[in-house]
Amino acid sequence: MEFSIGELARRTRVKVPTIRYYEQIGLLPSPPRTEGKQRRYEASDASRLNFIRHARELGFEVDAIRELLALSAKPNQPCADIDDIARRHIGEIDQRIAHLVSLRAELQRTVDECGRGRVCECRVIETLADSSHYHERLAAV
Amino acid sequence: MEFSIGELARRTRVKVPTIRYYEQIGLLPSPPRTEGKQRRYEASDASRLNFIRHARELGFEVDAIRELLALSAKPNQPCADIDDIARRHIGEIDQRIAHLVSLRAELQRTVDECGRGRVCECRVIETLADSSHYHERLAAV
DNA sequence: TCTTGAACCTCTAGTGACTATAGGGATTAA
DNA sequence: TTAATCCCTATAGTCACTAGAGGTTCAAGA
Repeated sequence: MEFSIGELARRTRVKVPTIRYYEQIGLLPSPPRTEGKQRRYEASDASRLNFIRHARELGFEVDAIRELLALSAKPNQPCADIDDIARRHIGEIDQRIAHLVSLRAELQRTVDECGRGRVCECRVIETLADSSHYHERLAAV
Repeated sequence: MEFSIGELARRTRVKVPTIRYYEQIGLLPSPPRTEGKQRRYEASDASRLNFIRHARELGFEVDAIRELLALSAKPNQPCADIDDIARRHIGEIDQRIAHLVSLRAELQRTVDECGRGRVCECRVIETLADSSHYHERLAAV
């Protein structure tokens, strides 16, 4: 019935140190221990951790996951809050995509214009050195 | 002619602590100081920092910028190396975009299916709880 | 029952690229 | 001269882990 941290790691594809880290930051509850102080988990822990893993894979930050977990624990509440978190997240992803697309275009243009000559005429260097170019900070990209 | 770190920050839109950090990691040279130990910069420092800022905005990592700076200091070398760095970087950007686009699609599908009912039947929560979903780790997104 | 070796434990420190804070000293304009 | 603003160093914090040291426990085979 109960299983070790290594078995939990195998079942969820989350690394052992990461599981301990999640416990430390309160994303996973502290499980019971054996007499030798080793953690023992049960099926519900694997479900919760799968939820966390999947949310991380979708790019949710730990704080957002905390919110989602808290909300999912109240099954009779309206789910509008959950929807909002997800929508907000989609908005963030859209911004990152837009930023990356424009960066890519500029790099491509730059590489295209570089005739594989010498550095003194290389467009990559020129483009980078030109302070008139402006992009938002890379914060979340 | 010479100016303070605050003035350099204004000219380059790079924050003061970031400038000091760049000096610490060797991306910017240590400038001369006043008798009171305050840093004094000149125009060429602003150019170099603009180069760095722009490269960061384009998503280059600090190590790649170090390479670019080293290459640009040898103006008679062929620029094939620089071109390679930029091309490698475009490949990485393409991967990030592709990943984000697929994440977005899954989130959007999920949100669309959520009828704004109750948490117990929310598709967002169900999707996250479903361990059968698989994505690559988010490492570089 | 004993032994072996894999798996487990805690604790600390490191990653990248900054950002924030504390507790001071320097410079500049009125 | 005084006040406001800027600057200094040093340390610690951010995020979400990852790595390592040094020691303990567990499960399986002999």
